[in-house]
Amino acid sequence: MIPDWFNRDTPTTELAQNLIGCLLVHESDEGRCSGWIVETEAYLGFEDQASHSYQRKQTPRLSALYQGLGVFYLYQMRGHILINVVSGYPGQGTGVMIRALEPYQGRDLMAQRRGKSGILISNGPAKLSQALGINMSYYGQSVQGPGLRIDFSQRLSYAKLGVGPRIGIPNKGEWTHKPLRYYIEGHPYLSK
DNA sequence: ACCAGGATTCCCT
DNA sequence: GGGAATCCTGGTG
Repeated sequence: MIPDWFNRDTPTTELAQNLIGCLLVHESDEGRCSGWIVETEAYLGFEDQASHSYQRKQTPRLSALYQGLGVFYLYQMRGHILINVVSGYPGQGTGVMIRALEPYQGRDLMAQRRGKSGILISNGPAKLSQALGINMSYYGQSVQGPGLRIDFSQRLSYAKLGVGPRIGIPNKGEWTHKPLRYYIEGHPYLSK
């Protein structure tokens, strides 16, 4: 089931907050892995200097970011994969980056893929991709797809939502400091 | 064809 | 806290 708040009119900032506590699931031939989303960042499109769609930039690599709400925009950086959920209307270029997970199902497999244990399994955007076993085949695919998907039917409850500046984007003027990062206050699996 | 530049991670001091 | 690893994309000549 898709919750009411998961629609194209929901502001990206609001979507980023609502995704906290949802479950990200990957079904593969190795088994099912999943984790609770505990940290996200909003990227606001044309005006946002840190967004890949800043100033309406369009390249083949960005196509999924312009597809509108409900698909994954995967981005490769230095051999790592970063996961985003596209928001808004087609052509808008906005999305939410998933920065950290608390492992839920398939913890052993996730630890094995990472070669690490504890918080090092998924306390970072590329770490969680590796832990889940994500590859670029999910680029532009629906978040309700059979492989990689968001499960809205269960939710991690938490006491307090934290807000702060996004990570890893220096020299972007006011956009470096805007409070567009959301997280579960005090959660052990937060990135950085 | 070449080169600079990352929405990162890891390891070292 | 700092720097190297590493690799793909896109802009430029």
